[in-house]
Amino acid sequence: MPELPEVEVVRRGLSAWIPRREVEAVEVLDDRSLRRHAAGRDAFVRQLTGTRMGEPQRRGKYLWIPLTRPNGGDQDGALVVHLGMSGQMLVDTTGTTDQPHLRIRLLLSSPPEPHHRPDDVTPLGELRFVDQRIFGGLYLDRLIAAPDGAPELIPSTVAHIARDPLDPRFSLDAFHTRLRRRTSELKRALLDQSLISGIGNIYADEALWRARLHYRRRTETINRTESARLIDAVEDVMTQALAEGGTSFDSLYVNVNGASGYFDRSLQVYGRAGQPCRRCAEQGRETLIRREKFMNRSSAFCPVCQPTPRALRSSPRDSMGKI
DNA sequence: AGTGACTCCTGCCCGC
DNA sequence: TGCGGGCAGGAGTCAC
Repeated sequence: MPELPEVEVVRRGLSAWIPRREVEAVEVLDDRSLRRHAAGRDAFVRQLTGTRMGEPQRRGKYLWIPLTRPNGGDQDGALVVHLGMSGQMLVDTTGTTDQPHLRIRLLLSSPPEPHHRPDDVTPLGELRFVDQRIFGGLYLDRLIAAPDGAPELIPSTVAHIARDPLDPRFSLDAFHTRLRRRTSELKRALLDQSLISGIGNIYADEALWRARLHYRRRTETINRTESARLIDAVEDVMTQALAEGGTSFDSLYVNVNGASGYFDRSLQVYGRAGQPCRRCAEQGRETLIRREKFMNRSSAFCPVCQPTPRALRSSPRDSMGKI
């Protein structure tokens, strides 16, 4: 599932190809992928057609492409993309057969002379939104000033999303202060995109394992050292995933399959219930990764490396088998 | 404010 | 083999 690293791979792929191209035509094959565009399909097509695309931006799992009108300045707007569970943005320049779950197709012009890249020999191309489960979607939004006073512009519907750990303006101090003010559980907080963004179920579990913190620790008990350890772990796991995800696309074809490669090799807890904890094994202990139900999804963790908070020890959660 | 329930959706995997 | 149920999950909304 696309979390921050996978979305960043997509952003980089788009950045190499779409800036300065114009949207010549829009074809919507499935209206459900426009669920979040309140004005409806016809308005989406009308408003998007004829715009020129800028440099793709990202915050957390949200991606957007700033748009301008070449013939006269409209207000600042953007095409916002959320990949949801299974969304892909694919660049096609060779007339590839439509993918089974192709939902929206944008026909793009070549970038204008004289500034197009010398290696960019493809005059026309398509940008395709493919999405099996239709949890993702596209919509148009206006750009507003970032709420924290930074100079950047951000879609109005993304303004409530917190800065992500790879954002240069991300602040550990601010995160720690806000985390401590909460009265909740740690993983719940990590998944709250208005506190810290870009983290989903998989990287939450991976980062908690790396930081040796139990997912149900009370947020108000997390000390400064633990916060720093946690953020370091989040940054490390995302940076590593990003590096490995970078192998799944080339300069023209943006293959958004963040799952390939990384998932098999580098995950330590997610999908490993019942298998040995590798950190424990290094120290000569045999501990099995556990999986429990939490927030209507699953949580995987090492019961030894990530000690259960004292208050919870007498009432273990539902185990989800495999152990 | 925090939390649970519900919704959106498809495909896969399981048991019968 | 075929069918039905359960599961997976990001995020918005609503009720308590």
